[in-house]
Amino acid sequence: MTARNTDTKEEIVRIGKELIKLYGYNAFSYADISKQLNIKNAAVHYHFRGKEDLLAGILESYVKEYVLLGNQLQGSRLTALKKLEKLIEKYSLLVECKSICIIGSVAADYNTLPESVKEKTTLLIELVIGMVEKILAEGKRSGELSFAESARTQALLIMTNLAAGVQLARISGKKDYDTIKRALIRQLK
Amino acid sequence: MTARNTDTKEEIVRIGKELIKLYGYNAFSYADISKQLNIKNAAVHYHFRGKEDLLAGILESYVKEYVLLGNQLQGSRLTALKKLEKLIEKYSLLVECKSICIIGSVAADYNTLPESVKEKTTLLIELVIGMVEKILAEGKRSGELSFAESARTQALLIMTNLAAGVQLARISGKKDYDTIKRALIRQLK
DNA sequence: CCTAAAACTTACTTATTAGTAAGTAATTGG
DNA sequence: CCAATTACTTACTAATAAGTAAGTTTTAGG
Repeated sequence: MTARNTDTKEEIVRIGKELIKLYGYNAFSYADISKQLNIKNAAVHYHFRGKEDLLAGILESYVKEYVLLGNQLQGSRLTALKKLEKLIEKYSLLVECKSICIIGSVAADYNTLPESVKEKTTLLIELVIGMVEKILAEGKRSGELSFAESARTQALLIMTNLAAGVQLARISGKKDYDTIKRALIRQLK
Repeated sequence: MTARNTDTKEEIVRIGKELIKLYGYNAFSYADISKQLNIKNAAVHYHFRGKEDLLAGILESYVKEYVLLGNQLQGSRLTALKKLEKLIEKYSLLVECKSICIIGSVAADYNTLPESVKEKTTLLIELVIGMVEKILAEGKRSGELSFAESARTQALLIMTNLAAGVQLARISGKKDYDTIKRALIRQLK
């Protein structure tokens, strides 16, 4: 009767990504997703057998997203600082919609996650940290950026500032996040 | 028949604090607590009518804990750096038992929390940030510490490094956390 | 010693959760 | 046009969640 959707699976992942950043893995249900898509609970189970499979799908989607971002930045002619600002803007968007970074969300629920997905989160983190590390190393080599620590250490410092910064913003507002954001950019110049 | 416990309420809070740091607010139940204390589910409800009352109790306990720590540090003759190292050690303990900072835990679940406790978390954050800010300001005034940013901004940077640092450690191990920890201490000297 | 309050237990309820089995409608390739 | 596959719905189950009402035991104070 009605037209059938060919991309329900991607829609489920899209909504799953939103929900996990808004509420966390343990605080969203298949019902939350199915309601938004006007489908039944079991339809979600058709595309993702269990919740851990959905989480795996969500994490894989983030890996793709960050690989794409990494390639885009790498391929661009932007300065290292501009590249970092692009990443920072991504986090600012999270603040705007009261979401937090996927890594922080997964970290909070980590001890309750099925083993099957734990290593996927390690992969995702390494990807993001590695991307920032690369940009920082380039910027340092070219003399554009200056910082005392190694690129790896500096990447860890920046990413933890951002990840916890968006968490902070959720509770005490975006003022503190903006302070952190400005300090980060100032530090690198 | 058996001897009755006079401090069950405090025990509930103690276990609640452990569970919330290990699994998060939405991933522990009254049953998890009652099992550990060998009491029944309803006994927990006797001491804390609802889960939000328990969360309020947990947060109040943290406020007390940090007020106490703040007073201890303030009253001591430790250098500013030593004071900060005391705080950093507190976070290192979290890493050791696969826990995360209460603030990060609450931040992740924030959008699912009852309104009645949201402002309590704001209070707790302000308390912790304020404590660090004070130590930093003192250290700067006495010439012991040096940093470019304002004490407030530097406190935000340090606390976000620590909070997200312990989250990171949970996923990719303590190596990255230790790197952050050393960088923080180095930066201030 | 007796009474009342405190600290529970027993025995529920209601809601929500993930998950499943079986059936149905639509689409596609042959 | 037919058969198989895809994408679902219907109608469940079992487990777990928070929460409650009513009764019981323990303890402390007068």
